Amino acid sequence: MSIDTLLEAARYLEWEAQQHAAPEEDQLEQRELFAREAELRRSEVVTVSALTGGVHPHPVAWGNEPLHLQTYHVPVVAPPPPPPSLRGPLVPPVLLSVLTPAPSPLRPAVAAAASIAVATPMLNGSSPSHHLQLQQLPLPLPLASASPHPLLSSPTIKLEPAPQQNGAVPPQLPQLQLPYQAAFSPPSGAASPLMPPHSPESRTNGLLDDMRGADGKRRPGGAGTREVHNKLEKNRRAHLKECFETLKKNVPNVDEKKTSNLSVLRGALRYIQTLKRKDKEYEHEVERLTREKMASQQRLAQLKKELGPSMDATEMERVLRQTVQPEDDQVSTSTASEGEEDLDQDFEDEDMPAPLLSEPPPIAPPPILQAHALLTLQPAPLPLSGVLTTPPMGGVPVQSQAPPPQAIAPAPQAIAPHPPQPSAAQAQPSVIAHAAVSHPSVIQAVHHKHLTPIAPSPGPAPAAPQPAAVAAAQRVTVTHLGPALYPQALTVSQHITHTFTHHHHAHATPNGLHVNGGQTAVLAPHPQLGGQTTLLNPVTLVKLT
DNA sequence: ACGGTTATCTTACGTGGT
DNA sequence: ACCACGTAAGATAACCGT
Repeated sequence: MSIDTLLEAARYLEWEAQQHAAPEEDQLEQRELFAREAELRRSEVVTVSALTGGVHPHPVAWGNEPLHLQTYHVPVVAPPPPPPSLRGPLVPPVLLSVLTPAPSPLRPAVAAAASIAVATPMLNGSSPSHHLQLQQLPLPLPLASASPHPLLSSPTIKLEPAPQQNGAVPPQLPQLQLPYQAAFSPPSGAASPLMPPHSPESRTNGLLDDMRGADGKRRPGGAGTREVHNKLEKNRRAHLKECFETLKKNVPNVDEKKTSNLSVLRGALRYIQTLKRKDKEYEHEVERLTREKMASQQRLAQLKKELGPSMDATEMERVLRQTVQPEDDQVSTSTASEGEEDLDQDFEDEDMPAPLLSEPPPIAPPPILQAHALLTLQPAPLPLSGVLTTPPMGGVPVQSQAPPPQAIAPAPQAIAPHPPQPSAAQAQPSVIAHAAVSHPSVIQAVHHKHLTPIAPSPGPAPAAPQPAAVAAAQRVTVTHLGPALYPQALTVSQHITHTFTHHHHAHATPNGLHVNGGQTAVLAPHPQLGGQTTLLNPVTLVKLT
């Protein structure tokens, strides 16, 4: 059994796992094809298939659970790009060979032969991406000195202490070199640069020593040849064992002591599948966020086009102050956060297309003239009692209040109906517009303001401002995340600031949309990215407290 | 529950063929 | 150098009698 066979076995397991979702006819057909192709390798493949044909004596449970990448030390952030020839998915090099494109089970030998050429240079330390691989998987690697059989480990495994790059790496982490002659050694006779020529346990040298008698001459007869052959075979098996050990250490949630080689292969297979699934999820998320950003930019452009010529900064400020909270706020609030919740569960099917969860419903913008007339006819906005400041017209960056991080995500109780304060009774309901609805909502919100008072919940509009809305409008906190993350300074009052909050989704983090000279800010918190908050553009959060 | 027996699995080895 | 086959040994699970 060689590494090719191991890879083939893993590929077969992966292929067979994929057939569970395929129609049964296709399964039968492909099984026959595979059986014909693997006829010559029947003994090994049949062993694997018999053990995986629905019977899993040692099921690896972690593969069915949602993968937490931080647990597996798989970096979410893209590492420095490897050389183009070695660029590929973020998987261990040992597993990279299995993930080569078109893993057709019908050509296992070819695929394995091609894959080992990719995988092995990354292991023997000759590739520039070697350090990258160790950083991606800071798992302990076997020490040659720990092997109880020097003959088995030393000739083929050379371990060198890795240079310390950061304090997080354990000092005992070695750099692994696998100068296995079978895979990437120079022709026989030429000393491999990775194998010290003086090594007494070099496969060839040690064997030559055994082949010679006390006088240094080779023993006659076939006994010496047989011994050499046995020793070579022994070394080969030792190398195979080391390969399994390395694979085992690079596959998470595999018991390092009580795991057979078959279990390691299956665990690696599940690991590969999980990484593939996560990769697809992230791709879909990137696409979704890209679409969201483009839609926001389009709305922004339309808004500027419609409002720009007819409204100066002062009128813009009125819009900011007079916008009323739209009734459809609850609908548009559930954009990104709901989708992310679903993503964690719906992507069990790898081929499932990315749901367009965040695509806001198309809202036909009302005639701008009507909206503008309403705005201009409604002067005398009441000042907000909160922190939302109105800087001078000279474009001075807003003086933002920097709340603690938890204040960025408004809790549902933060907007719960408060007892109306005395000042709130006099204050007109202020503008709370959702970012996702953008410009049309602003217009609609303004329209609502003059037709019906604020109605934070669906239903008939009351005749007077509801306490919740009044209270919510009293305190507005502007959280400006721009300067810390982006070089551009942002202004709020000169343009339109959409303020929003979540009413129903306590887990959701608000999206902010800030218009500033064509800049669009989208705050897209994404729990699948390790709790990171994705900032596509400068962000200004306006939070109700 | 405990100990003995048997079955099964896993690994390592030697050997011969390609 | 790789592979397949047969074999042996150790470990573990399953079974059974006490």
